[in-house]
Amino acid sequence: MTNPNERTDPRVLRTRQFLKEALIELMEEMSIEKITVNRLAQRAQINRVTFYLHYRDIPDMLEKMADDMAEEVLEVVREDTDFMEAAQQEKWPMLEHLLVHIAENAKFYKIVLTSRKSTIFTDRLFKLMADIISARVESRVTAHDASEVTVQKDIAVWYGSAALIGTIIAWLREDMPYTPQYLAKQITSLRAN
Amino acid sequence: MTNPNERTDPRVLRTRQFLKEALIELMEEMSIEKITVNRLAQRAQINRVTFYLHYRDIPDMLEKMADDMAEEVLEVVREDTDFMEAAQQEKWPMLEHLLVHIAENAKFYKIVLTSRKSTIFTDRLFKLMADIISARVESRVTAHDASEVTVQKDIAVWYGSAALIGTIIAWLREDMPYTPQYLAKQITSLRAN
DNA sequence: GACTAAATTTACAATGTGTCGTATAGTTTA
DNA sequence: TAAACTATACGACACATTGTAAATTTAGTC
Repeated sequence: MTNPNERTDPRVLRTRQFLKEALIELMEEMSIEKITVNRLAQRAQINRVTFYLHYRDIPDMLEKMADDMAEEVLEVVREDTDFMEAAQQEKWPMLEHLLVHIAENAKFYKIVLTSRKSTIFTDRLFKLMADIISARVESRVTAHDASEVTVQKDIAVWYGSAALIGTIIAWLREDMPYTPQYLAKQITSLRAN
Repeated sequence: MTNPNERTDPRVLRTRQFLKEALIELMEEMSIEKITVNRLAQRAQINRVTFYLHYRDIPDMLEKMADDMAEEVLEVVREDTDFMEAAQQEKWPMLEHLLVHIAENAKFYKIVLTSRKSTIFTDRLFKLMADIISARVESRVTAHDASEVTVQKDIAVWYGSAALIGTIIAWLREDMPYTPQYLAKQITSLRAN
């Protein structure tokens, strides 16, 4: 998993692959709290006990899968990151590459990123804010004068990351009504800070 | 719960209050998947069977609690929303009121909004983006020319809501290192769209 | 083909779930 | 105040899930 030098036994890889596919399938069919090791092993066509040879429990397995995902995304993004440091470009191709990557693996990302668990509270607040901001955008006619306020860096990072991730999640929830290219352009123009 | 006219029996209110407090306590102590009806009833000092007289299961109870939360937030925000429609103010006092309200109930909001369940994947991506955006902010020296792009309304709403909620969550995670007033000002200056 | 590691099989105790009656205590209404 | 109503407690039940521990079979490696 983390060390590709070891663990090359095809049986191990096969079993873990089966488990991952089964988990994704089940996450598509039911909310995570309903997924048991029983069901998972059944779906993966492996013995229940075998599961425990690989993962402590289901949360542990999710964590490992998240690690894998993070690694993959990093690879997609890394090249651009290097570029970024060299040239101070303003088009930020990384974003587009990221969105393309997500679109290519849309089935996976939609399931893992929009799976309802206890995102209930966050979701509720999110919807509330969406309504309010929507209304605000409607009634926005006046111009915004440049109020010179120094923005705390960490706040800007919070704001920017949440906006980016949240936009991607909403985009996936709606089954990607825009192309990655178009969305990237839109997001870039919103990041006007 | 939803209809305050009925369900005035003090026993009902007491029991539900106990259950809610117990659930919050347990959420503080362990991740949600470890919380069982058993433990919950034990902590709430009620019989396990009584739980089922009020909620179908724990996810159901969480949903009801989220409803209550949403209602409360709406009350805090509603006055400002009405104001907003009347006057086209640009200071958006709603945001500050919301943050104050959250700060006043910080214990509750921190627990329910930052509770780790299967937000694992989202969290991972969030962190990744935070790193990247952070690096980008660092190397941002050049000025951003006003590229005239029409922004899709729904995308702007996604972006704005996610940014707002995400910022609040990050703020709670860090135990509110800024005052609601300061954070409101910062967020407002970031919402430059 | 022999050695090694993974997977299966069976079994077990512990815990959790959801749903029964029935008894008891608290609340509301006449 | 008494009667009618309702929520809660209690014990019990069948059933599912969990995590672990053998012993055995299967598959991969050298």
